[in-house]
Amino acid sequence: MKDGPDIARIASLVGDPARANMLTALMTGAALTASELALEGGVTLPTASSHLAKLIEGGLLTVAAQGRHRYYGLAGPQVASMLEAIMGVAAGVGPKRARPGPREPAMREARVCYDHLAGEHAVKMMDTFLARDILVRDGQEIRLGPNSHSYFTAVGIDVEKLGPSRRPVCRDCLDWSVRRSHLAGQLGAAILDKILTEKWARREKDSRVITFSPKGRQAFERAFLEV
Amino acid sequence: MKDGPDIARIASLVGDPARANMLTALMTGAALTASELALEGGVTLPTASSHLAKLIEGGLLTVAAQGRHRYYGLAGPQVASMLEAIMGVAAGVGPKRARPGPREPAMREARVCYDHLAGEHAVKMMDTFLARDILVRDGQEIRLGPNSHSYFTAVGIDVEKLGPSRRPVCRDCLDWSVRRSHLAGQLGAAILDKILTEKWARREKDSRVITFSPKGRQAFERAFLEV
DNA sequence: TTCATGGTTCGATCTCCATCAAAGCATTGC
DNA sequence: GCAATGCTTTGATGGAGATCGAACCATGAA
Repeated sequence: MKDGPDIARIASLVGDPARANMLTALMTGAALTASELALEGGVTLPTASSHLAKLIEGGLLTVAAQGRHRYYGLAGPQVASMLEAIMGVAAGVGPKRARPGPREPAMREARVCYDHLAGEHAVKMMDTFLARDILVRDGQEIRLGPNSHSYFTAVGIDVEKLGPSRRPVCRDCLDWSVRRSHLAGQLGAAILDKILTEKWARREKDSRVITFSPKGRQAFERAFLEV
Repeated sequence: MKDGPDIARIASLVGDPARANMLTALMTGAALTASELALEGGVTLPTASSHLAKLIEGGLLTVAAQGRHRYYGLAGPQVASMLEAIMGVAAGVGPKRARPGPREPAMREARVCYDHLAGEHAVKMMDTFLARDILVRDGQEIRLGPNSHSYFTAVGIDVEKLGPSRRPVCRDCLDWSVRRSHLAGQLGAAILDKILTEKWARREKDSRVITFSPKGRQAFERAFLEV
């Protein structure tokens, strides 16, 4: 016994519900403040602070102080990969789908992932963007592609306006339900924003579920999937 | 909050030292009895029994009764992948290599990962396959590449024979020691099988370590690294 | 049948840690 | 300077669960 690395130490960090929820929230790649994470974890600020300290001590999180805010983010892609692997097992062999959750199918179709769209629609959209050179993969990163400017102005999103900010314009985010990448970052947020302001879809109360109206779905598909 | 799969449930199962040690022991791919696992976990039989019941309930383990023995094994390759991913994080950010462990260097070089080869050799092999278009990366997935058929028949592995099964032929698995991908899936298992049946290497008893003989190493390199 | 072995269940104990209220720092803005 | 905001620390409380001895059940052997 006691051979490889100390996996119990890491796993037990993820094994607390509050911490797990915080980590899940950070899977977007965006860094969040302690207050936001407290909300995600469903605990008070002091409790969240204690959890965050442990996660940093354990090497799962990094923190960047900025004025009186402190932004917490995943320590790296490896941590995200691990979380994705755990989600895979949890979703697959999990509690026998004891309660599939009333909103489970709707969640798989479309949901909010912090501030951008996730689920089947989001993954399809990402595929389209990559196929049309609107976005291009550059190693680990996603960048605006040659066709991005003309396309996004046509759709009515001003890409120039997004910066400047430390938050990347594009970023990919691993979708737990579809198990492939979807678009996060400022651009992902802008697209979700457009979907909501155009009233193509609305957010279900107290949930991450996004519900499209019939007309809204058509408009969405025309704008983002058929290009 | 409380959106995706219940990762806290799974992670907390792995998060107990006794259970973590048991799971690590099962990474050899062999099924073990409750008594053996109690020893691995460093706990008494009743305690181990309780842990094992939880791991089964959680879907991480399966059990096969055989006479008055009960053999416990990992529930599947997905569980093994998850454990490797956790090991990756633990090895990277871990507690400063408390005790590197006597077999640590050998483990890094070559070891069993459930049913396929892991460690430096395995990562190099994966690199070779990708460089030679024997395998190709397709987004998140790994597929057989244009040169796969001719190559594997030359080496003496019948790729056609692997299917049909729900288990993917190729799959990548994050190597905790090298921190890069190696090959899992049916093909990965077939390759390990060949290495062992050809007696290029043998498994150390009660360990994940794989030891190559001098001749075996040459044969392995000729077959899988030099192509 | 009777004994031995492998495993589980029960019950009691005890330690660890998640939790929150209140107080303490630190940074920004006025 | 002073107040307000964001976050951490302290301290006290409570509960979950890991642990083991002893009793119990099942299978196989004599």
